[in-house]
Amino acid sequence: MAAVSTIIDELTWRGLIAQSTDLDALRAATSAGPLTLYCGFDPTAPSLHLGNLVQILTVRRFQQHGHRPLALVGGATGLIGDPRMNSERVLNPTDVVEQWVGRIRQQLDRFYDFEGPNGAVAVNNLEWTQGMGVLEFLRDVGKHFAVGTMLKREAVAARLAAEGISYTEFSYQLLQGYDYVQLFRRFGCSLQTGGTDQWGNIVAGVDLVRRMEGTAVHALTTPLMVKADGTKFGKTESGTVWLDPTLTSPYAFSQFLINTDDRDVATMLRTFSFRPREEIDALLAAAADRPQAREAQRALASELTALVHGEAERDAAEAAGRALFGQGDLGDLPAATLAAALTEASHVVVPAADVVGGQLPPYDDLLVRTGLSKSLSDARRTVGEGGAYANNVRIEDSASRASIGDLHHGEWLVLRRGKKAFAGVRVERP
RNA sequence: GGCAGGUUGCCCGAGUGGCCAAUGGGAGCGGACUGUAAAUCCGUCGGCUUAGCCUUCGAAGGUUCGAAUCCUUCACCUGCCA
Repeated sequence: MAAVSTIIDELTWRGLIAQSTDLDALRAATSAGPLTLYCGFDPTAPSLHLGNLVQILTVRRFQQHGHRPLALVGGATGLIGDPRMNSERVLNPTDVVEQWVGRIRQQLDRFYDFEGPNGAVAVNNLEWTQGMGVLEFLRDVGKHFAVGTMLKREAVAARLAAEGISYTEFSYQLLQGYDYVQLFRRFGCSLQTGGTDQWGNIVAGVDLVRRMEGTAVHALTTPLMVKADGTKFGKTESGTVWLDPTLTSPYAFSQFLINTDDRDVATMLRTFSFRPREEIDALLAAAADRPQAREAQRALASELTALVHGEAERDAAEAAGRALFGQGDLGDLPAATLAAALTEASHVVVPAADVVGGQLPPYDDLLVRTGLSKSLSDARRTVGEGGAYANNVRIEDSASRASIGDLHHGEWLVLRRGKKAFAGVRVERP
């Protein structure tokens, strides 16, 4: 390998290049000097999620190689909706979309450097879209699009074959294509990145820039993350893994990564980690050698949790994990550690009034209160299956109760469902 | 617009009057085995004041001692014809 590794070489060995317009031309362009690139995020939720992080960090890598990113949040495109394979989207109210734009814009702060000569620039496609008239749009932009080509796009074709598609969503591609034109004009942007699902939209933009500006610009997509077990990446049964700490706690975020399947950890590290290649190779060798140590998973979780939530939150999440999964007796943990771990995991407060005669409410009730069980029936079932534990001792009878004397440090009861779901019950003293 | 078929639990899909809270598979959950992994096996998988009761089979009515199952209307989906 050459002494100076280019961004394209780096992305290649990380397996982050799925499709591109002209890779040699792009390699030449990136080597020639700093270029401006963009990857847009539509405000379809109040937060970005782990899946988006693939794109975000790819852009971050470009910035680390001296290129300038445009942090585009789709205030306009988010109002229209990119066609999905399965069904028409429900339009979100404009004020909600506007609020989400702000939140997502803020989240990007963490990953891009907005200072310096190649500092990122925040943009919102509403800027050039909202003032545009229908006739102007149809004449200047619409004229360059062939419906035949648009119909071939995977999501559009799938929708036509099934339930159909509204004109609104069908038009989405024109908006995203026009974004590229605007960013080219305003910032000289010459590269757009995204997931493979965005290839159609991105190429539409490349075409439009060529038609309207007479310049060949670049496109690059990252591969779809596929997990070994076939399930969707970045999702758990309880839903999406969000970057917002109020939607997915740093503890949950960290645990999600620690639980990465052995078969997926190599891809995960290459995709997300900023460690040098030698370190990643060493971690993977360790994982192959001593899988039970879960070194690669821990390193992945540690690095990403710190990146997304900060080092303090990362440390707290790791301490919580060590406390809850440690072999020792929970009672031996210092009160502060236990309290922090349970607060991080999730906990519920039992008011003093609910403690009668030194007895807590029955276990089935507490399992529901902590959210470990979704109903009383569910709680009883779990206890019946032998899957519920209080202070690491199996609960035999769902109607039985813990007493004040059983509490750790006089106030904590640790409930557990199965192996991984913990919740703290903090009992108020009168 | 006409004709035919369909709409069942998280998903797929059995079930044509009582034995149906509803076969089976998948997902999920729990246990065993492990490494907070995977695979495998076993169990479980609407709710509750749980030997019982309540609410579910597109929606609303109706027939019946009794309906997911029969009838009527409505909504939506699929196919064929215009």
